[in-house]
Amino acid sequence: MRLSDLISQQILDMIESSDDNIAEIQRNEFAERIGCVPSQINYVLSSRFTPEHGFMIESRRGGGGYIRITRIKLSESAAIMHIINSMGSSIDLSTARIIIENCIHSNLISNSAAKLILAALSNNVFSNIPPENRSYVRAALLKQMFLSLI
Amino acid sequence: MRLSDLISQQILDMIESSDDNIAEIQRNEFAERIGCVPSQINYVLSSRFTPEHGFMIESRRGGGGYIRITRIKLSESAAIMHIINSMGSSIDLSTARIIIENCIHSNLISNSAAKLILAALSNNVFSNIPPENRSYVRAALLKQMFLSLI
DNA sequence: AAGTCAAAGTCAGTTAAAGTCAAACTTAAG
DNA sequence: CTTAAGTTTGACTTTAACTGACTTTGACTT
Repeated sequence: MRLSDLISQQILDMIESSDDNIAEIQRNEFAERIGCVPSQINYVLSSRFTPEHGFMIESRRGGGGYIRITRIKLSESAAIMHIINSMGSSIDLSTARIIIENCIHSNLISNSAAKLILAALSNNVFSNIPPENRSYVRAALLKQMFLSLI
Repeated sequence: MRLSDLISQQILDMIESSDDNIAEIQRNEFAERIGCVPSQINYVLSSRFTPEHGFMIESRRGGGGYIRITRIKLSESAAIMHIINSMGSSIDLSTARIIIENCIHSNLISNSAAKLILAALSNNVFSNIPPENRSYVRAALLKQMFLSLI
């Protein structure tokens, strides 16, 4: 396994196991643990943890310095959260369709995700649900699925 | 036997003996083993492992680089149909989870698709559904979503 | 305020891959 | 026997990974 893979794996793990999408390291100490030169860390950060990849880097030099890597789920998650929050506790199918359409259009969700979501909302799924509950189940489904995209 | 035949034979063998239809080689090392110049590998790949032939190529240069040849199987949709047909009209959550796990494992569905499906099946979607109907709705949901992947 | 030390940052250079391309060679078809 | 397509080769290019010497910054001490 390549050094850089190992390094990025470790960072990703840290981010994963944090609950705020942040990994904070001390460069020298971290490099020592991995067994590489410190500048290798910079290489990995600049090649794989760029804003385009959805990460933000902050750092501080000098005594007690650190490097903090934050995964930013851009505004995407914010946008999705907004959609979820603006939905009421019930929703009809055509409104749901419009929301999904909009999401595709604004690139918030992929085509295949949209297909999956629409499939889940399709009428023949709902036959075993009391008619008066259907729009509530639909809303719950939609919210839950959107939530999984964050 | 021609060099290029030998090379494609070896690659095919690797794919055959893998369980995920993937052969991964290091070009220089592989060429050495065969006894040809490295660029010969490229020739074979570009002439016999094209998308039209049902293959996908990924690669990476630089230290620790590789070439990965994946055979795309058209049986995917068939496999999904099979799963759908083998499901009864009702299903419990843990069984559904296992099915999804298996699909991820055999590369039938992507991780994000799995997340979406699992979200749709999550318990708090079902609170407005009479308990005795839940496993029927779950099965319908699952089937419908799988169907959308074909 | 000056000096020292403990960080992180930069950059140019080396090595290890894979990619490209055109020229040379081989083979099958006409 | 020619010709065209397919194959093989090697020189050159590009990309990615990695290293180490040197620079900059910040905190702490005197």
